[in-house]
Amino acid sequence: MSDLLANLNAEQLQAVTLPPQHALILAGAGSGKTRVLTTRIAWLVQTGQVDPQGVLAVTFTNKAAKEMLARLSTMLPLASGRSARSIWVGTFHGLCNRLLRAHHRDAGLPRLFQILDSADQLAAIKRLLKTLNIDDEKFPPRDLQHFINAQKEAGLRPHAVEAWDDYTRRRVELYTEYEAQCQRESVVDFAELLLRTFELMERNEPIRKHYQRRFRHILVDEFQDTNRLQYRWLKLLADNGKEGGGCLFCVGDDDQSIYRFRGAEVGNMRDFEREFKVRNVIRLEQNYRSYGNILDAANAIIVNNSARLGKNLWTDRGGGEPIRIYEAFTDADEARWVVEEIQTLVRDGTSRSDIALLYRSNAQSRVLEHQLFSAGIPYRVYGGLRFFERQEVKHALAYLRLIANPDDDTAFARVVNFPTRGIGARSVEVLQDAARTWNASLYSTVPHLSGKPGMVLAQFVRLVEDMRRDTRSLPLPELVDHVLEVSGLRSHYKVDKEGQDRLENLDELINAASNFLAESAQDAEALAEPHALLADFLAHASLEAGDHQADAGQDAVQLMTVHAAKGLEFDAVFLSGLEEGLFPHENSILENEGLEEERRLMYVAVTRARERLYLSFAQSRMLHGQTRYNLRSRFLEEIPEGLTKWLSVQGSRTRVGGMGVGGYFQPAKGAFSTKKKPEAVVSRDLGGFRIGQTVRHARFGQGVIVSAEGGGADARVQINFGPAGLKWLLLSVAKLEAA
DNA sequence: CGCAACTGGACCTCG
DNA sequence: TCCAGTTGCG
Repeated sequence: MSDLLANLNAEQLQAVTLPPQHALILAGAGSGKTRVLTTRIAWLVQTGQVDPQGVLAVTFTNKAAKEMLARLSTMLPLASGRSARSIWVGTFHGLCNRLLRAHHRDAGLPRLFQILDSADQLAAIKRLLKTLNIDDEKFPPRDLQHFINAQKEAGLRPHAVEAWDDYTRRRVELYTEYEAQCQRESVVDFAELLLRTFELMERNEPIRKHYQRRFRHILVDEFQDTNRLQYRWLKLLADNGKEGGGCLFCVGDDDQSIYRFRGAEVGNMRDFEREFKVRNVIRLEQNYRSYGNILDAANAIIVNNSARLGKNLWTDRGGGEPIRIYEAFTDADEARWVVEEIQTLVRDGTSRSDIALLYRSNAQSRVLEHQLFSAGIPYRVYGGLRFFERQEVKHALAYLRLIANPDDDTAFARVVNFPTRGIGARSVEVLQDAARTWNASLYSTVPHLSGKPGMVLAQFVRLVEDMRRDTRSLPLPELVDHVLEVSGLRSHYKVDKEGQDRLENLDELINAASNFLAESAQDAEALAEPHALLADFLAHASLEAGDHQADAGQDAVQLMTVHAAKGLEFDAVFLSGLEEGLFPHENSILENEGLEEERRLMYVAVTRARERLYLSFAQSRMLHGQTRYNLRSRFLEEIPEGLTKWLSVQGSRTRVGGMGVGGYFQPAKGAFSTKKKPEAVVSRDLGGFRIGQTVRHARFGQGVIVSAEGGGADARVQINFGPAGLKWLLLSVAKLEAA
């Protein structure tokens, strides 16, 4: 045990060994948060303060849960396998799934209920609007989806939503209809998993008491990312902090709260402190990850946010390398520079997997990928389409879902005519109308149909029935294999000329099933019901969506969004696209809340770097198929000058004034190709100004000329003033000066 | 009904 | 730029 506590610093030690009381650990980036969390659990168990079954650990990502479990197994030796495994570790969604499966009857669900991921949910909503004959222009499915999820995350069922206007009232009605549809189809969306579990515990006293008594210690990772409902869920489990209830040990960093857009409430940290009368608030501020310059930059950025709980990271590692900043002409130039720097790093001994390329949004990866590819540098992209989200995999899963639960209309509609089997839109429409009148699922309505639709649809139903019958006694991987064959998916993709990858993915699905079979405990219950394991597998597919698919194994440069990088660290980090409108994102600039979240995101990005940090931006960039001219990000201005080193031709210029794009620059050591003229520089007679030029306006401040029209006295230019917006100005009126 | 060609809006982040 | 949804033809 002395081993366990060795090498902890004073604050970490204090946090790990706190008495059984509620505690809030404010853990800065790189301060050993995960270590504290796992050591705390191991210490509690090893000192006999709690049985392994009495511990509940909640994380946000499957990755974090897995890592925690792995660490625990090594920390709890001997009976370890057993004791570490009897600790409940999982994500909110995963744990809720587990609870709902165990108590499905009390929760009003069939045992084999299915889980909708957000794409499925959207499809379900579109289908709902169609059957109700609702104009989806007036009620955009996406908006409705957000509305419904927001209500659920606030813990509100339709009757509890306050609607003051007709529009909202109508949306609430649709929320009601959506719920009815889900219930009819035995499907549950992500938010529903949480809400259902919460309501189950709130209403069912025996179940609530059982878990309240059981979980003596509830530990929460990334607490700043909890939403309202998740907080209430935790509160319920910990019996509202009453005497005799379990202890809540929450670890979080308000400065790293970057999920407001999906309902996270940083305010939960303050509420927790107040409502649970938390006396143990411990700050972990010593950073073991980054050099001083990087930390100073991070601190200087985040200090611009208001309403922080307050924290200042420090290190004893020394300043290290300056932060390098590069200004490129175009996004392609930017990418070329990144690749060159990577080549230098690799030559000097940094391994590729210790290098990360971060960006604000996935769309930015393409340019980078292109340059990496041409340079022959192995890379791995995280994000974008994940394995279980791929079209062909979803199709296969839809067949599997119909086997487990024929009432799943989303799955039914997805594959009823895929591969095509002569069931057209007309037949499906007839079926949907009939299902509506019978108030039954599509599948169960089929026998009631007559005529041609009845015939072809009955054939499809027979296909699914056969699949169910023939797979009843098959092990999971064989089951999947069988379905791929009989459904015709395999032969469909065999013919398809671009189907090779898709075929491989389908085979990969069989592998995934094998792995799942191997990992899942062989409990008798699962084997008793033939398709129970299948349902578990499908839940796994929805909840985990698979690691972001990438070539495994190879030593490759890592590409991902800043969001995806949270919790990770790298020797060298490149953060590209530091431009107003991109980062901070244009949709977030308008309100302060949004901007502060962007700043936290920036903070997260910067603190990923251990040794070297490279920041870059481009004067022009292709976005949505057109060239855009952006100002450099305000976050760059927030980094103290002494920490940075400006590269590129503009390196010698004064920092704030900028010098605009005046003609062509000689590329520095062949840093850019001159083959293509940067569009920004195409000259035009605009009274001395050029498109792409940075100018200053008395009222709106600094901006970039984006486009122009007219000429002579009528010449107008469109200028992006960043925070002040996009404006058309008459050259003869506006007093512009070159900035 | 199936397929190909076309058009318009969207991509910000995610479990 | 890309994708989804629509249109129009065989």
